[in-house]
Amino acid sequence: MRVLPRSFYARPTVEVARGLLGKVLQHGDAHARIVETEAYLGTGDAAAHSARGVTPRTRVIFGPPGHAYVYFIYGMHYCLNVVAEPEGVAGCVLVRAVEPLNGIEGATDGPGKLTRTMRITTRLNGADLTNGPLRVLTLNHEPVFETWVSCRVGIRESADLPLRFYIEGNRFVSRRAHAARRD
DNA sequence: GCTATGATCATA
DNA sequence: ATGATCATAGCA
Repeated sequence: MRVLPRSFYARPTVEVARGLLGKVLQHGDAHARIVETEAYLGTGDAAAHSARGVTPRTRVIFGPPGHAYVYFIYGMHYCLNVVAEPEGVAGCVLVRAVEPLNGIEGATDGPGKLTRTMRITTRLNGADLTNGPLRVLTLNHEPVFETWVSCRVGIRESADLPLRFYIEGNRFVSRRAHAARRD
């Protein structure tokens, strides 16, 4: 198992969202396979936090790729995102569900659940995923799986764009979506 | 400073 | 359907 290089992240957001499926998220002892992601584009995506430019909160989305963007929502939950695109260009991938591999006790089938179970909070906002406490690793032998696409969950703007990716048939995917198809 | 709002989840 | 619960943005 080795750390994903920065070059993996310095690509179009949708490619990173697809590519993250099957990779391993590691925080301390906790290891889990990423099984569901959503792409949030920098430009022309009204649903993205970065849509209205740089603010103290969205700063990291415009920063160098391969870093974590963690925010707090609904007064209760943290959401983990992975920054994509070259530095200066906005774009990030929301990690919506992971499959436990090691050192995990608790639910991981949803963005708020996986951050709680893996103890990810805003303390990790801006953390370097290639060299830090939170990392994304790649298996030497990645399992074979089928990628499916559907619409992003829980947003109003641009709700019909095919920007949600998941491993078909994986039981940790957070919910079945309509209009889903093979990618 | 004040306030509306939300990339969620569990419960009913 | 609703509530838990608070950081952020937008505006004054």
